[in-house]
Amino acid sequence: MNIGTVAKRSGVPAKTIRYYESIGLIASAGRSANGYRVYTSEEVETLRFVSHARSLGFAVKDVANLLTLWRDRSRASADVKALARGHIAEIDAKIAELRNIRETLVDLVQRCHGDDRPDCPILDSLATSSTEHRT
Amino acid sequence: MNIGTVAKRSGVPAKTIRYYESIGLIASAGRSANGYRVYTSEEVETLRFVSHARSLGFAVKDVANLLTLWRDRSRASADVKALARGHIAEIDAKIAELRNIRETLVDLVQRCHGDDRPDCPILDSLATSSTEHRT
DNA sequence: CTTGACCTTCCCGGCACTGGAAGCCCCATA
DNA sequence: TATGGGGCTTCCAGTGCCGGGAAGGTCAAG
Repeated sequence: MNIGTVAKRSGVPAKTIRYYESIGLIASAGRSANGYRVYTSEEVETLRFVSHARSLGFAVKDVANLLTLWRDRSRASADVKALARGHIAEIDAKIAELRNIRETLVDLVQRCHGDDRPDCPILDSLATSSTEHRT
Repeated sequence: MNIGTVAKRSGVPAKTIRYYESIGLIASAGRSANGYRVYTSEEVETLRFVSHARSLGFAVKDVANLLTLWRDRSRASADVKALARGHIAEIDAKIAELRNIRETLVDLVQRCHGDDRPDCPILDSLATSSTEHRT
């Protein structure tokens, strides 16, 4: 299998596959006589795994850990769970942050009449207040 | 005023001030005889504005637009409002995405017993399913 | 034989900074 | 007066995660 086929089957663009190889997230692919990378269906599975993990927002480093755990038949599921829990915590923090920002913005937008006049509470607020959204 | 003082008063690190100057977000500062950047309190205000806008998650390009609008005495507040509304929409999209991810993860974590045994629905799911969270 | 689709490597750009190195400048203190 | 410690300058490089595109080799079909 060449890289293009793998890209289609795994959902990971060829460029990204080469990138993952370059940073050591996946092993170096074998090469055929002409220098092309050659893949087995096992590697497609690995890339699918990576793709899924990435789409759940795991950082590439976390994906590396997940891959290790995945391949380790004697792993403890507790380790995986801890990793996932940590990730949920990060996501919660991000959501909270975004919600705060959103609230502030909605408030400002509501107070801005939004017509031809230059008077604008949004700009006023940016200029003066400390945009304190409680953390 | 030297850059260090401005950094303290505006909350923007000196490195970042120089960076903002280099990308043209703020105007080039004046220089004193020894080559140091010299600032007025007006520039501190500008940097405060920038800092607030950034902390509300506006991209640097958006901040550039906001700065222009801020300085334009004849601006229409509708323009500002539109920019802010667009930003809220982006934030909403991000929150929705994160919530979907979170839901999936919470579900997986709940189904993982998380002990010494290797059996783990989280890894299983990453390996097989398409981690479809509805968009 | 040519075309076009594939593959290779390499380097750049983008986001928004941040760290660090090398080298001035200025002031206070021993 | 020497010295030490900040602060300032520039420039380069790295972060995370790729995507674009150039220059060139390869392969199957028409």
